[in-house]
Amino acid sequence: MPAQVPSGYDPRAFEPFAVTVDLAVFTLWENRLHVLLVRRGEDPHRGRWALPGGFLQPRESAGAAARRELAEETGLSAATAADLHLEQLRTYSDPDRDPRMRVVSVAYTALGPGLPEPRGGGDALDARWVPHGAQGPLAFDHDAILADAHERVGAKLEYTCLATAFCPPEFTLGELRQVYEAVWGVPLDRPNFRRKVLATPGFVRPVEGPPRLTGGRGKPAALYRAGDATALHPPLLRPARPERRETTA
Amino acid sequence: MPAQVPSGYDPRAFEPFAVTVDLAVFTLWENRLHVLLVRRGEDPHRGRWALPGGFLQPRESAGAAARRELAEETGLSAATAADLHLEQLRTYSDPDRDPRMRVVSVAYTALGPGLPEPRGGGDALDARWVPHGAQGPLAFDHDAILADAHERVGAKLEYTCLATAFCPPEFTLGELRQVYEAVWGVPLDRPNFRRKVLATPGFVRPVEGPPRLTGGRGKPAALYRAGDATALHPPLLRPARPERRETTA
DNA sequence: ACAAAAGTGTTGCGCGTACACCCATGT
DNA sequence: ACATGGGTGTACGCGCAACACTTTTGT
Repeated sequence: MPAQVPSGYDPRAFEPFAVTVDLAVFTLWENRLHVLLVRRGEDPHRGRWALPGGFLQPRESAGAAARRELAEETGLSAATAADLHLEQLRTYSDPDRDPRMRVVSVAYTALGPGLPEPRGGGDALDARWVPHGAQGPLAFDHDAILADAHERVGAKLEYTCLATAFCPPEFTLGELRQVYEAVWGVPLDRPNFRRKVLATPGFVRPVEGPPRLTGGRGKPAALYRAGDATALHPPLLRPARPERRETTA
Repeated sequence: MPAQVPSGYDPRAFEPFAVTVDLAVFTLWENRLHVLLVRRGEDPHRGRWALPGGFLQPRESAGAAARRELAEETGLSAATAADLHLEQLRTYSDPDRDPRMRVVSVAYTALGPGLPEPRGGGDALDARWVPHGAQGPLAFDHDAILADAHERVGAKLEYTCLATAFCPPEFTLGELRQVYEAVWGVPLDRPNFRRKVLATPGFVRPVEGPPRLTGGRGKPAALYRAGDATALHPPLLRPARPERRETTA
């Protein structure tokens, strides 16, 4: 710790810390949750799949770095990248998480509607949407980061309006429901979901105009836009798993 | 960003980043929420109150640094500091948050039962428990960190068993309820709170033995210990306030 | 006697769940 | 005609807010 240093910081504090951002980018594609991965072109873990990310620039906040890397390393258009919902997840700082040097990484979670196929950019060999759960072991501690990100997204769907971030500007309630079903991995009751969403003020806002077909079949659905609310009161809890039993007999 | 570098990282990535931890330590004292603050002995902000914290050592994770600083800079005994519940909050990385150099800070939240008065240690002139809300403007961006920490703790009380971290090993349900009341700033209905807690499996575990007096008055209360559960299903929602704001930055 | 805090009982309403049912469109 | 998805209606039951009430201690 910095002890009796009259002015300035302890020089030992200036060990070569590198600061990076890592991104867990989720999207929905054909009703399945996908995550954006890049194939590393450099050692360590050359050829392994990893989360996109990179170093902070000298006068750049971690959030700004995350948005820049999102555009650069994935080849998504600047407009597409700017529309993504970006949120800090947590920071990973284990001394041995990078075998070569000390790297502290601030992880971010990004969400977006059905997105175009990315191209590898920067030092990545390739970039691809991979169905969540189908990815092999990732480089560094990225498996843990991805798991944390998925858990966080699932939890935030319960008590925030985050789900609209997965949807295009105009969407149907069926599409919104599929966000929940894809992330949580459970089917939801359609009528109840509809009522719950519409009963939450500011969650969605109806769009004037004709309905739209969704899956090519069925009755055309009314369109909605994201509202201005940010929190859900009361929350939309995921269905209780069968394992837990309550003793209220 | 690191572009075509055949091996090793881009040298520009090694800008002098310093990595620190900052701590928002809460406790309950006379039924009021208090925060641990230190008075800075060094510039910048010499003499101003601030959150305790310090630099990461070369081979130390942020969590380890947080626990070390907690003991060192506050003068709390090692045993006391080890008992505190410690949890990562988020990372603050604005390039201008420290006027002299680039400092990225990983903030932590710590909770503990009624704690002894701390002594200033390290480079702090003084260390003190300050009633939450009564602190003046803090150094750096610590006002924002403290506000985020308080919001996070309040939210986590709703859906986790975090409240027991504010209590000594053995506590009464009245003491547990005062945790909620102090953090949320609202009174709760005693009978309903009791039923809710006891109906949640694993939240608390009764202790064999005689009851204990709490405030010196009233009927002695049964004692409980923290259970092994970590999450609350269903959550214990705070009473509907007129309105609440969310800060997503 | 009174105050203060623990603990028990009871009632009513709201919301969530689980359905049944009709509507509109494509094949 | 049938499948598919959107949208409406409804009934049951749990959870919880809201009290009223008893018990046990200190002053």
